[in-house]
Amino acid sequence: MQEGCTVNLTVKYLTKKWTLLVILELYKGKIHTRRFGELKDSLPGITSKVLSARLKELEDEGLVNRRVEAGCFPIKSEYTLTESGLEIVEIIKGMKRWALKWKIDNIACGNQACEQCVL
Amino acid sequence: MQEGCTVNLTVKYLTKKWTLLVILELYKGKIHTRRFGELKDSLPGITSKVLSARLKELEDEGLVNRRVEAGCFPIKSEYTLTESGLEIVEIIKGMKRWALKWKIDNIACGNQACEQCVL
DNA sequence: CGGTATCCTTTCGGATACTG
DNA sequence: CAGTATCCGAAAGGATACCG
Repeated sequence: MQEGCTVNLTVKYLTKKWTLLVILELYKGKIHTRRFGELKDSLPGITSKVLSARLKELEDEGLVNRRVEAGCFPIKSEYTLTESGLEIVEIIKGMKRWALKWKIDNIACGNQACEQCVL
Repeated sequence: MQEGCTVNLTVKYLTKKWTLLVILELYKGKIHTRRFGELKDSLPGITSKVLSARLKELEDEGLVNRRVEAGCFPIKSEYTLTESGLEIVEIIKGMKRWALKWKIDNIACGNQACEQCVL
């Protein structure tokens, strides 16, 4: 595997700060689509700038769909995971399983089961 | 999932530059252990500083074993993947499968099969 | 041989303010 | 409401030199 290889490129955008959280937030809402402000509120501490950047990256990579409600004010936009986005959640779940098997510390979540994670 | 959660912490060190490459380099050599200089040569472009830092992180996280040959000069050190290190390769393989399914670009590798990757 | 130490550049992300 | 623009500090990583 070389630096520019597929896996590496994937990891590159997938592992920026907040990206995983954004994906999981969208995953939680897979029945109903999610709005920008809704996402922002669900991710305490994230700034508009970063959320916007992460969503754009994910959209560019085909993991996220963005739909803007036409001709209404204020603007409404909706985000959903694409098929590939949904599939990558399975990989994140794999990481979670690995982490629970090999790591005992799970401080911030407060519990090993980590129910809040939907994982 | 919150910022300090297990998965997030895992991702955090796993996704630093070079980390994946280092793990896979060790994976390749799973029959014979690997020396520092050997790893450095196998990863063109990496500096001693970064390789050293990555190996230490992985050792701290329990993915890598470091063994120093006692009382010889020049020093000889050997690195191997631990059990958890070997298991995480399976997750990397999952990412690879995902990437090959959803991404068509595989420029640096030159081929979709990506044999050099051992994945 | 297997690293550290130092410096320096680049990148990232936080804070804040602004806009169609 | 859904972002964009600007500025700034922190951190990561590359280059180079050095050491036991």
